[in-house]
Amino acid sequence: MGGNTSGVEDDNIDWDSEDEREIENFSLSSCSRLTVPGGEAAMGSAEVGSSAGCSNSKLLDHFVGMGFEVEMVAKAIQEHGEDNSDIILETLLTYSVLEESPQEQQIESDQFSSDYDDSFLDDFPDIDSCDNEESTNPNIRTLVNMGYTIQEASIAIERCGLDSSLAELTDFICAAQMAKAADAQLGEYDLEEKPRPKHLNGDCSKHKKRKGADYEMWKRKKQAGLDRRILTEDDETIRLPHPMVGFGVPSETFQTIRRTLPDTARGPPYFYYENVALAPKGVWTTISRFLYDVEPEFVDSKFFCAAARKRGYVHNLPINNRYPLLPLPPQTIHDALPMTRRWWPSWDTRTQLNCLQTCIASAKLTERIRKALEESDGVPPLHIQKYVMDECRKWNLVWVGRNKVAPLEPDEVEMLLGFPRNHTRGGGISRTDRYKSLGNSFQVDTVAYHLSVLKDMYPGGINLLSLFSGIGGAEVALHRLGVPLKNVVSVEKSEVNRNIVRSWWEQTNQRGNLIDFDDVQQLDGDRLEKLMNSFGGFDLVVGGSPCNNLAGSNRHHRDGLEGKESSLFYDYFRILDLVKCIITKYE
DNA sequence: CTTATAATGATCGTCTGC
DNA sequence: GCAGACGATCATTATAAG
Repeated sequence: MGGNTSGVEDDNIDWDSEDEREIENFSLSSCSRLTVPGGEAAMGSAEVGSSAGCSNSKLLDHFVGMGFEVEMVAKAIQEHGEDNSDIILETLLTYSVLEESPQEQQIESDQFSSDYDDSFLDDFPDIDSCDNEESTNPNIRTLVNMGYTIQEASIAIERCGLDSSLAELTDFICAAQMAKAADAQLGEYDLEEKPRPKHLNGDCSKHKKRKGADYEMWKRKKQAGLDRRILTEDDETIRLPHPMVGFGVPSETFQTIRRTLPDTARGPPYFYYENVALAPKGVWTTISRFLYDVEPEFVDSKFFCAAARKRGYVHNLPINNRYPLLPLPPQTIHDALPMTRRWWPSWDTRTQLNCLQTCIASAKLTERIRKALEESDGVPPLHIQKYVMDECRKWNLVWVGRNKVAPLEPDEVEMLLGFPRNHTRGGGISRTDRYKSLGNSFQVDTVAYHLSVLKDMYPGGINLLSLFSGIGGAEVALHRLGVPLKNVVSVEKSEVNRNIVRSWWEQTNQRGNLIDFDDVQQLDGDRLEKLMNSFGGFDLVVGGSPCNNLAGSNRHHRDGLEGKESSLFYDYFRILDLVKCIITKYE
């Protein structure tokens, strides 16, 4: 199945190559792009075949895409040769500063060049110095090759001790980065007032300028040419697309979108992160910034099934030639729940359900609704209709009899979310917990659509690291796609959920190994390294971290990404980054 | 029968985007 | 101005365990 996208169609894709260039440029600013002394930045070899072409023109495009004049770029390339892009960039920056009027220069040095300054130039001299001063400690070079700055590496070694393991060092740096990002969230320029970890105090002005510099650049680049941009002009809030179809849904196969990932984001390993789309302001900005500046894909599962589910996905998977699971699930309430058709009143115009949540309406409520409806013969008065409809929408009630509405059964929720029937049934789980586990889960068809590109890439199967596995939405999706699961490391706090996944694993006669843990915070570098050594690393890292501090339904602790549970996102990042580091180390 | 644990029901604002 | 959101708390009631 899968889109009719042949190679031929691929050719007519891209009139706005702006897109690609912009994001591509952006990737340059990422620290992990630091080239190894040998030369080329590590490129994901498995990444979608991006436009092959003369490297020279590519380089030219690359810098032009950044916003430099063509002539200027050509001149710089001529002067320094195409091999040294760092020097070319430096030259271009010098040119552009020289060209500006003093006034503009002032402004620009804050908003523009300083970003480049910090993200590009500051780091590179340090790398050089690495050779001279620090080469006594092999870890420092490894860290730098992993993409950390020399400052981060040397501070980490200083703090953790010369004989500390690589895992300890990367953990330390991750923690420092988190602290930094937390500060960044508090405001761009209030650093002087906020205490910050001592090790980041080295050069305040530098950090000040540097904060979010990469992201700023991305935003600017996107503003310049991206029609589909998701950042607004005046703030850093990510805007949700309308309709919420992400980079495409099965019903919309006519358009092919291309994207180029930042170098640091490229797989392997592939990663796939999920959370609620309608999070408080700034949350997705932060998530995206941590996850290697990959633009989130916002998708409403109403394009995949009969219920809405607005979610953001940050992933580095190819986005062309996706295909949906077959058979396509029913798209309307009537098709999904045919028994309701008979009782559905004409004045209930819903064709799809709202988001399936973790709680259901009480029996008392449906009883009140029944009574309200029985007061009138035939079509109820408008105010009753409105009352009933409001409650039906709020609680996702469906018609199961004359004047009788009811919440969905757990079996029905399972079906709507794309799980096999009885997936969460039995094994000692209560009805309430089924709703809870299901409400917190992926919509399988949606996720499978995104993961479908892996099928051809890994005919022999994959090793999966599944964080916050829940009831195994990712595992089910991959299985239904026919992607063999070789080794699955699943981390899930809830025991009933782990039992559900284990039980599914056995019932589906999986031939691989399922290893489960209960706490992401205990999954450290050492454990990961041992696991990865035993079967050769992970191909995919999936996770949807807790949303309860982000979700609108939460009246009590909607504390944002720093909330008690939702801050576990940082563990997703930490672990993903460790996996990337360990893979790099053994390559 | 007593106690522990689980399920149920009612109530609780806010922010975002249109 | 309105609809909508992978929710939490607390009191009450039901069921299980001892």
